[in-house]
Amino acid sequence: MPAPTPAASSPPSAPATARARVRAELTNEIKEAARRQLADQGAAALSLRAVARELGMVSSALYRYFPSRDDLITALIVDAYDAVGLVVERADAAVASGEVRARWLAISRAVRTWARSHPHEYSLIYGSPIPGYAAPTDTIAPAARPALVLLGVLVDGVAAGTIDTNRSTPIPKGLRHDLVGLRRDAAPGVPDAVLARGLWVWTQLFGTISFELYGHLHNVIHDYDAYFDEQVARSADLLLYG
Amino acid sequence: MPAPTPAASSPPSAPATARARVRAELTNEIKEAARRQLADQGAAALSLRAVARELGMVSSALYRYFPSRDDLITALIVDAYDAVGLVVERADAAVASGEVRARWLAISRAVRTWARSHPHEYSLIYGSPIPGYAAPTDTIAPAARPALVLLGVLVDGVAAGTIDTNRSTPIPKGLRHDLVGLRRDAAPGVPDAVLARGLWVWTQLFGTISFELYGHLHNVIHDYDAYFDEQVARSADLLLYG
DNA sequence: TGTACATCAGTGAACGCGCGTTCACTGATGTAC
DNA sequence: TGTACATCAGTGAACGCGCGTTCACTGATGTAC
Repeated sequence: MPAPTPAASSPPSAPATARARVRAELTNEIKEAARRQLADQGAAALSLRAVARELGMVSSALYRYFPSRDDLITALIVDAYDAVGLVVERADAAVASGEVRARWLAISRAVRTWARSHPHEYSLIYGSPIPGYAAPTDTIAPAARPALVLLGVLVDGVAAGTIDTNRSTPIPKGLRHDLVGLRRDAAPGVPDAVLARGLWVWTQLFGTISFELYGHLHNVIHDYDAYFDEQVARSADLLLYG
Repeated sequence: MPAPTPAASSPPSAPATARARVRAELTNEIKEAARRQLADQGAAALSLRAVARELGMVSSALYRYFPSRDDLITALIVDAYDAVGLVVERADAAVASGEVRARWLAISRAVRTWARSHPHEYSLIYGSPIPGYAAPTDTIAPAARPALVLLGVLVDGVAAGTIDTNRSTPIPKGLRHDLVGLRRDAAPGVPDAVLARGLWVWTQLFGTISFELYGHLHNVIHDYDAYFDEQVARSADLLLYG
C-alpha cells in the first residue's frame, strides 16, 4: 500500500503549493471584510486601511493582493454580479423548463431575496455609480448573467408556444434595430414584441426592488411581500399574454 | 412726484433688510456650488471645504448658513425633489386634463428629461443612499410631489371613465390594505386595480430611467429615445386598459 | 438725524482624524540541482 | 536528502493630502431710542 503523497488530501482543483492556497484564502478574507464594510458604510466609504485593520494586517500588505482600491472594488462588483447571477440561475433551474410563468416568478423572487439579504452589494451593482470609480471591461460579462436567464425563459416560452407572440404594439425603428442585435446575440427566435415586453418587466422588477430597498414607498406600502407578489404576478401576465 | 423709497425696487416677497437679501443669495450660491460638486464627484464625495473654496470663502464661514454637512445635503435633496416635482407638475398641466394618455406620456418624459439633465441630483434622490447620511423628515413631503401628479391623473381618468376599471387581477389582502390608505390619502375614487397598475408603471418608469443612466443597457440599447418612447407607450396602455 | 449697542458674517488658526500609496526591509516558503 | 538561491508576504515608517468642526476674533450692518 503506497504512502499517500502530501497533495493527496487536497481537492484536485486546489492550487499546488501551500503558499498559493493561503493566498487564495486571504484574498477571499479580504473581500469578505470589504463586503462587511460595504454593509456598514456603502461603497464610496470603503477604505483599504479599515479592511486591513479588520484583518489585523498593515494597510500596505493589501497591495500584495489588490494593486489598488479600485481593483478591490472591481472584484466586489464582479463577485456581486456572479452571486446574483448564480441564485437566479439556480432558481430558474429548479422549475421545469416548460413552466414559463413559474420560472419568471422564481427568477423575480430570487433577485428580490438576494437584494434584501445583500442590500449593499445590490447597490454596488444596481445603485448609483461610485464617485471616481470607472468600471473596467471585466465587469461586462458577469453583469449580463442574470438577464441571460430571463432571455432563456423567453426563448423557451416562444419555442413552446407558451408565450403569446401575436399581440404586438408598434415598435419604433430605432428600437427595432437594437432588438435585432439582442435577438442575434442572446435570444434566437424571440420576436420584437416579446423582447420589448421582456425589457419592460425586467426593468420594472429592478424598479420595484430599488423602491423597496431605498424607501420610496415608505408610508405607502407596509406589506412588501404582498406588494411584490402582486406586481410580479402582473408582470407574468404581461410577459405571457402581452 | 414722490421720491421712491429704497425698498421700492425690490420685489414685495423679498426679505426686508439688505443683509437678509444677501444671506438668501449666498445660501443659493452655496447650494449651486454644491450641486456643481455633486456633478463632479457624487454625493458621498461632497465636501464643505471644496464648496467654500469654490466660493472664495473660508470653510468655517459655511457654518453661518448650514449647521453641518448633512444639513446641506438635506437642502440639496429637498431642492431636487422640488425641482423634479415642479417639472412634472408643469408637464402635466400643459396637457388638457381629459387627455389621460397624453398626461402620462408628458409626465414620464418630464421625469426622464430632468433626470438626464441632472443625473447626480437624480441619483441623490432615486439612487442608492449616501453612506452615513440619514434623511430627516423634512424630505418626506417633497419626495411625494412627483407621485402625487400621477395619482391626480388616475383620479381624473377614473372619474371621467377614460381609465378602464373593470379589468382586475387578484390582489393579496396585505396589498389591499395598503391601497385603502393610499386611496384615502391621495387618490379618492381610484379602485385597487388601477392603483396597483399605477404603482407598476411608476416603478417601471424609474427602473427604465435608472437603467439608462447607470448603463445597464449598455451594448443592448443604443437608441434610448426610441426605447423609452416604446416602453412608456406600453405603460400607457397598461394604465388605461389593464 | 444721530448715537450706542446688539447682531451677524466672515476670518484664520487649530484639533484630531483618516485616507491611498510607496518603499526599503526582514523573514519565511518554494524551487533547482 | 540536503543545500543555495529566488520568490514572495508582511512590516513599519513616511509622504502628502483632505476632511468636518470649533473657537476667539474683527469689522460691518441693523435696531432702538
